[in-house]
Amino acid sequence: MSVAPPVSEDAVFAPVRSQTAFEETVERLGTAIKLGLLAPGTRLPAERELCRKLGIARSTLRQALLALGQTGHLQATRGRRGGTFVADPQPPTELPSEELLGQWHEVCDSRMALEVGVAVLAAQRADRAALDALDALVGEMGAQLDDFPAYRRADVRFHVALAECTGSARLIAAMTATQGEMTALISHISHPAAVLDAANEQHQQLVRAVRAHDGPRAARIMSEHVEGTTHVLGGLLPSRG
Amino acid sequence: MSVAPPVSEDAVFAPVRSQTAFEETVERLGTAIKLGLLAPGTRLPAERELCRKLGIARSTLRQALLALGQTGHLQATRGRRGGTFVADPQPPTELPSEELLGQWHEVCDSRMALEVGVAVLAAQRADRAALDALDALVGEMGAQLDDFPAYRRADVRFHVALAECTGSARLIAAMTATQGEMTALISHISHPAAVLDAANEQHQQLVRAVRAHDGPRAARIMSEHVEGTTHVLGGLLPSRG
DNA sequence: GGCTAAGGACGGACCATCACACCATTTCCT
DNA sequence: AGGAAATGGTGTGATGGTCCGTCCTTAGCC
Repeated sequence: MSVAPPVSEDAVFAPVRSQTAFEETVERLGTAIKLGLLAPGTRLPAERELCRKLGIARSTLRQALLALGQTGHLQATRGRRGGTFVADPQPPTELPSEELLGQWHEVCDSRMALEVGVAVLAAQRADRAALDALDALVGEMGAQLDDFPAYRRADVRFHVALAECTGSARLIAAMTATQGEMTALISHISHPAAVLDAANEQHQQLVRAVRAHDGPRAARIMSEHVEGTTHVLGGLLPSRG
Repeated sequence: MSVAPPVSEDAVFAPVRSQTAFEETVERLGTAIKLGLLAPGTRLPAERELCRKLGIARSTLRQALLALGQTGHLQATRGRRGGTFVADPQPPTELPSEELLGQWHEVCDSRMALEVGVAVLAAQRADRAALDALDALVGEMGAQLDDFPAYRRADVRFHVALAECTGSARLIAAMTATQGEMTALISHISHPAAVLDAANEQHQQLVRAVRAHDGPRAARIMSEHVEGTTHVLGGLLPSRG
């Protein structure tokens, strides 16, 4: 009955990093803005309402809004018709942090796990309206092969919409976080139209598989899709093996 | 070019919950103990060393150790050969919290995403030693069909070992966390030997697919495996639809 | 002019966390 | 026997994040 003791305890005793409410708020709102989920010009809910939705104190929320204002992502106006708005235009995207660059392989692995699983669940659950929305996004990407920022915004919406097909808040949140990390990694490397076209072809095949409720096929297509991005990154990122 | 605005902003403005270092430490160590990753009798690193590994102050770590001691999961002895030990025997497992019961569907969805993705990556990367360890765990489970706690411990080690095949610390951590939630949900429902046998048959087929580097097949088997657990839960849990 | 809704600013209270020093207990070594 | 060493146990003060309440400022609307 040789009891296997293979589980390494490194994972158990790895550093714990507790995020403060301030940090997590900056992360959440900043990611949504950088991904285009909150389009430039969008008005955020009033501070007194937003802090209630986020479950934090108004002063804490204001710290986050101030930070995002100083980086140029938000802009506030006072007065009766005032509010906090997503800046238009947005500041130029900064280079990915050294920390994120060092983790790019882990990011791609996490993404692989999330996207493939989401594809399986979406194939089980997507309704017609959601499928039509996905098709529309595929069309939008196809028309933006020469404008990477625009293509990428539709790409993000596509993958988040796929997560929304699962109906799981956790998966939606995980997808937005993952897409935020991916955007930081890929926004400063070149994307020839041919590469985007090939990727979008996979999007289209994926929607077909999802529409046919063919989970295994959706999983296969998605894994190849993610692998494509990973290989592109591996080749073009500042070399780290 | 009809710009699609389908992404609901509910996810962006959902409550942020910041975990304190104390809470996260209790969660980490408690999960590892309850899953059997830290076997009864195991000696934890000395406080002064462990707090360094975890990146927290010793007083904070002591709060967590004290809490786990009061719930009967840990036991400390003083003196030169002393230390903090995983209690033997462990206290009886408590019933799942109302909060977790309300989220059981989300837990299963997250698990589906994680496990299927991990299966795909493991099929690409598992080496022979890891595969043999997985086979050993399948054998161990097969010999424990009538002792659910023992079966479950091997089951957890199996799924964590699969995550270790990916080499991704994030995925290993996510797998342990997910298995912890699953254990809390399933440890108080009945598990006929026939059900466990069928599940273990899937384990065996999964290892075969991984050994053959057949990612799509591994994904399909894993999705069916997770779905099986989900259906069992859906049928036996206090009904919530 | 006054009301209203929004952002902006301040101060006090609470608590988690940290760093540090020291105490108590047990075992090992000389 | 006695000291060194390694461990858990205790206490104190400082720091900083978070909350709550209050008030100020701005700008549009009636």
